[in-house]
Amino acid sequence: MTMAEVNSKRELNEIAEVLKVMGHPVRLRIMLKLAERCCCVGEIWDHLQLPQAVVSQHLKILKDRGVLESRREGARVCYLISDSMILDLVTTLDKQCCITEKLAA
Amino acid sequence: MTMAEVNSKRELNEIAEVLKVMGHPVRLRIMLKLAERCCCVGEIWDHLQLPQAVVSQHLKILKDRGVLESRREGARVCYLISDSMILDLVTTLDKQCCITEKLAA
DNA sequence: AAACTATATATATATATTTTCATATACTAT
DNA sequence: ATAGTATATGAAAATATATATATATAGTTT
Repeated sequence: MTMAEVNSKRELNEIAEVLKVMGHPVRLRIMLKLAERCCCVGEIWDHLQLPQAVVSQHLKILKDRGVLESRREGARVCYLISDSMILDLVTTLDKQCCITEKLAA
Repeated sequence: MTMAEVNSKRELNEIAEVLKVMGHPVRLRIMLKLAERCCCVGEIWDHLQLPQAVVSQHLKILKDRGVLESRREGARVCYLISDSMILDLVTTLDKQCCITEKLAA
């Protein structure tokens, strides 16, 4: 196997990881919300109507896999999608499947 | 919760399921291959260079979750992506991340 | 019907994920 | 420094997933 093959296989694995980590209802909703604008944790669990610990744990998972970043702003911690490829992916997914649109309806 | 909300939440869950099931390197490669054209099982495992049982098991998972269909054609069984939304999704994903392109390089 | 090819399923084991609840840490305001 | 608010982490139990190997089924050809 050439080096190019090794690299492209690694990329494929990484993309699979991204899909997998977003393949959870709570995490998908977090990603959709953050694709719109960055939010602090409180806003997110307020929006999702879920216990704080649940949201924090999912945020940690998303952050560990590299699809989210966090920035402390005083007392709050804001989360955002920093990678433009992932942001595009979520945006396209949302458009193609009309997820946010349907949730709002 | 209104009926519309219930339905859109169900759809969101379904989309999360689709992402999750595709969030595995082997299954992602199967989907990419089948987005190009439908294939029988032998072609797939030949292409992926994996044991037959491994491929069959992943195909079953994909079929159970409704992202693939199969059709017997004589001795062979062909798999295909029947849902156009999912086909679009895979195609877009591939384009945006240049997966197939990189794998071919 | 026997031999062959193609595909599917079963089972066991290992590993990972989800969920819940309790607790800990980090800042802010007084 | 203390109280209050915001967020993160830990641990345990339940559940799901992955992987390997063996075996079974379905169709084809002779």
